[in-house]
Amino acid sequence: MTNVAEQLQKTLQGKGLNLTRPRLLVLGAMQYKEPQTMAQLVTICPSVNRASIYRIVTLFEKLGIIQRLQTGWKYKLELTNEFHVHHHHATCDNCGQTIILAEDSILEKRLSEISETKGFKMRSHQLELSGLCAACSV
Amino acid sequence: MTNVAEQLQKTLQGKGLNLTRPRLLVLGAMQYKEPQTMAQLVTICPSVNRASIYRIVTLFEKLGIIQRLQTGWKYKLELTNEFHVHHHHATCDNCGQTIILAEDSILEKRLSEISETKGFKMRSHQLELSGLCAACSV
DNA sequence: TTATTATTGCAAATATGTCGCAATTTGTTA
DNA sequence: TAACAAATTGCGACATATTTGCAATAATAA
Repeated sequence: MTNVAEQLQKTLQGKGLNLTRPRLLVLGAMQYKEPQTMAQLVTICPSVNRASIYRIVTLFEKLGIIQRLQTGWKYKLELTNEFHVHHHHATCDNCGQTIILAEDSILEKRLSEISETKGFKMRSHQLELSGLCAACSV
Repeated sequence: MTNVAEQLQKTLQGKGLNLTRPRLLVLGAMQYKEPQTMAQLVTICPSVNRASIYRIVTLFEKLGIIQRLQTGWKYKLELTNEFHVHHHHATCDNCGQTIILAEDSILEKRLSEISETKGFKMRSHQLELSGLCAACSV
């Protein structure tokens, strides 16, 4: 059993959950360098049912084993800088509400510094926080 | 015609595209404070067909009028910190290269502070920079 | 107004995500 | 190892989201 698999087992056992073959397969599929889409996971794990993959992904997310990244389907839309004012967002994992965070000079300054150390000329950026809003974190 | 509508018309004309009623309506729906979901747009613009809204949104995105935002329930999946290393990305607009940016304590600290002022319990965040890499910015 | 072209509406197809329940697997106990 | 209880999965049906072809409509220019 690989290192990561052992880590998974510990995490599962801590919650009284079992280390099963489908869960191992999905974990294995996550080891590729690139983040995977649902469709890719389904393809990579043909022996695991689609519904099960969704359930496993949901579980892994709750256990903090994986996280979702922006690149496609469920999304919100807003006008870009030219048509609007630049700011950031904090979205509640529970109720889905999006809180607007005003541009922050300390943050922007730090971003510039980090970019410069890499010789990167930043032209724009997108920052998204996720967690629980005031109402949902009670 | 409002200021923003005129701006839209200019953008469209530049590409030989027309300023139509559905496009104006979708633009209007985007003027609300909160970012909108597809479902919300469809509700706000009942006279515009669902398929057309999708097409208009796709067009607006290409024209740089609107942008998609991550909101917690999304797309690609990757292992979290414990099973992987947390980092950010800087992508070069010119050559497409992605630079990995290590986690930065100053940045993380500031994010926590900003969240707290809003009563938001941050659990994770995602940061994407775009601009020019060292090689391309010469 | 008319012709030409761009856009849209409609309806059907495809893709994505969820749910209940029976079948299977896992862990436990003997 | 056998047998049981609980956890987990597969299956199929359902619900929702997104895309596509094509005919109908609206916009532009003459």
